Amino acid sequence: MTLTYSEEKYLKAIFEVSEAGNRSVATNDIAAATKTKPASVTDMLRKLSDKQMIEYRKYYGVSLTEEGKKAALMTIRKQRLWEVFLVEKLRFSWDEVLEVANELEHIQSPLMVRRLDEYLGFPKFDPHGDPIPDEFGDVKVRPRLAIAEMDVDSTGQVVAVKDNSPAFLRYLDKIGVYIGARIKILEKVEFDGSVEILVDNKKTIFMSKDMAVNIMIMT
Amino acid sequence: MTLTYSEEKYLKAIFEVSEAGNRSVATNDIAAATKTKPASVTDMLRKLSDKQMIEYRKYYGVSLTEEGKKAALMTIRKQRLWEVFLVEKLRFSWDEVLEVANELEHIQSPLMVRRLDEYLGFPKFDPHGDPIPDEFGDVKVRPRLAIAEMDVDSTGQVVAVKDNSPAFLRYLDKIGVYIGARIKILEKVEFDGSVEILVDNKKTIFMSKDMAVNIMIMT
DNA sequence: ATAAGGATTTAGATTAATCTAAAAAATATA
DNA sequence: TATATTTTTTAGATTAATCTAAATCCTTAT
Repeated sequence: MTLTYSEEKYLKAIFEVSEAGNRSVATNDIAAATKTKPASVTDMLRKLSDKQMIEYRKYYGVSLTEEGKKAALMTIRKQRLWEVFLVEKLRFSWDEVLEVANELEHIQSPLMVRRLDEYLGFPKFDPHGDPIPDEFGDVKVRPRLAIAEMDVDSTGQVVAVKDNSPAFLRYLDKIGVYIGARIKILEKVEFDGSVEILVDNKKTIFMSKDMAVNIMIMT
Repeated sequence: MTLTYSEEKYLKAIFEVSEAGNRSVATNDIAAATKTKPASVTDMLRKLSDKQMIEYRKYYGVSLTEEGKKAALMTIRKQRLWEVFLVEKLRFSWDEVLEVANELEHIQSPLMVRRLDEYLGFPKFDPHGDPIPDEFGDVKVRPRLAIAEMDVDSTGQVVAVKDNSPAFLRYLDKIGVYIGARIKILEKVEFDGSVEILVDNKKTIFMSKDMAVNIMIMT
């Protein structure tokens, strides 16, 4: 089954929205994720349904079929491999990769993807800590917790961020938080959910709840 | 001026056709180069003319403006840099790169192109021996001659091939001709233009005129 | 239980890139 | 040079992806 550039974008968006919340995904959420209008989404849903990529009941949202999920995972695999390439080989910073990777992910060449994976040393995680599906669509899961969910005095290592917006990533750079940093929770403020943490045993930083829910830790 | 994927393809095609022959390029030749129909070409010519990328007089063919030529050279630059990447880093053979490079060349990111160039060590020629324009569109020219144009007993080094079709490239691989090979003309057959050559001072091969006009030598 | 409000779909257009078939222009040939 | 052939353009459609505005369906709060 061959998919257009747009169909790939929608399948990936549906997968990502369904990862975040429930299995059944709303039209409005897909529209937000793809930066299109709900009416455009409905059109595309019919097409994807015809191609057996999604389970679609009018007015009741969609879920991916096995085939649709596989396709979404392959697009995500390509996106994340290219992100690793851009950061490790072309010295992009982690806030610069998303836009370009979102174009590169649609290049069609199974041989290129396999060779790229091999060339990069079969990485398991992208620069934001998200897992890279293997060629069968299998992903390595790491049990992880947002900083906001951790107890005082508990420790761990930053393994991922939930928000990949350049603004957020640049701020993390600035305060010295990166994938792999070791952190310890020093204090949690009940009132507003903000936290104080120790980074790499040397730097104390204070962050709002908004930040603390977007930084993922493996303990 | 921002160009669509298709506009880039047409500009590149016009450039390549004009390189091969005259400055004024025919609608039919563009159609052949882009694998579209002449009617589609005419439509696109109007668009490119509106964008000041070409000089277009109905029924009299087209030529690129300075801006159009610059755009074509930038696309060619990207194509050839990606070809180097695919061959040198991902171990593609020279007959496998064209298709993928023709997709990659449309990725928009000046930063990526600059970094890719740097990462590859600022290569001046692609795997087929064709020059890679620099960021200003300047190309390094090498004086070169087709094997068919060389005299008996003259020697030189293979620097490029004119035909990039997989069939041709695979055949060259098979008979041991590659970019950089040293050759000597042993004999030229008047009747049909075929030649006998010595490759790397050790292997004698015979080739038809069709081959001999497509292999370029620097003496 | 129903009316209001929000979400979703449908209807009807638009834009870009392509096509086929027919018309028009340029070129080649007898 | 007049006609035949080839090339190019125009006219009119088609397909994919999108949009706005209007209609329809679902949910929720009174």
